[in-house]
Amino acid sequence: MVTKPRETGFDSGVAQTARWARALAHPARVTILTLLARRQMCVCGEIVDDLPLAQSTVSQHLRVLREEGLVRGEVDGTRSCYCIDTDRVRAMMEDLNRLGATLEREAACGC
Amino acid sequence: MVTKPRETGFDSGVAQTARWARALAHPARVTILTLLARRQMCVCGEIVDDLPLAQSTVSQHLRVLREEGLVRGEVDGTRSCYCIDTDRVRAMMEDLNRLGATLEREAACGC
DNA sequence: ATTATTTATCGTATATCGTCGATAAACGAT
DNA sequence: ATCGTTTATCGACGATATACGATAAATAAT
Repeated sequence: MVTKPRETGFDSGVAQTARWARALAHPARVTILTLLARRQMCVCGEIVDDLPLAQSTVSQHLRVLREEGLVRGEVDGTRSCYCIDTDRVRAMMEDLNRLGATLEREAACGC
Repeated sequence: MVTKPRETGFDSGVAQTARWARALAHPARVTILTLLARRQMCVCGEIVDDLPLAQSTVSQHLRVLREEGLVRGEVDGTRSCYCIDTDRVRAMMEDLNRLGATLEREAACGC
């Protein structure tokens, strides 16, 4: 858990990458993002019906995604409408891919 | 935290993606991977010198990476030699990119 | 043999996560 | 105005994660 990692002393880019990863580090959040991508419309409470979790728990996960900017929420009457922030998702993927490229660049040593 | 997420009820592919992300969800682990990629040799305790963390803490992070298969360790005398498992890293990146493609496929709704 | 070095593990403390139920706030409908 | 619906937040709990120091085990060096 994740005792809040001491980001002090780490490269800020690395810290950002870790934050992206953290946002994806729960199957519920990955599922939510996938759901929002699949459905054209900004689904709101339907997400709850598609997850094996309580409403309040889903709301928490949505908050995490919102705080990381991957999702935007908008109030529409009594319901909340969420959608993916494509730009942010793209930025995240670029970041993760940059890491991936770095890691794959050098072949593993012989050990 | 991370109370162990109830992977029950989630798609197994999604759960794997979340596990990958979890392995990257700490700046120390991202840094360790980057270090191992940069240096040709399998660095061992030098990692400790490059991180603002105690030796035991670094060892813990290495264990997480090892358990997720991203890193392999080998004992060489009194020291441990770590290196990246390129195949696993590649598998991880493919998985994350698959998610990214899914998320970017559909444009965000208007909200 | 003794000592120094290196590293994994154990024990522990603390913080955060994940989860739920209950509640409050906001709105629509009657 | 009242009731039902929807959702965010609060409070509480147990489970994990993160962090450190201390220790044990293995090896290297003297």
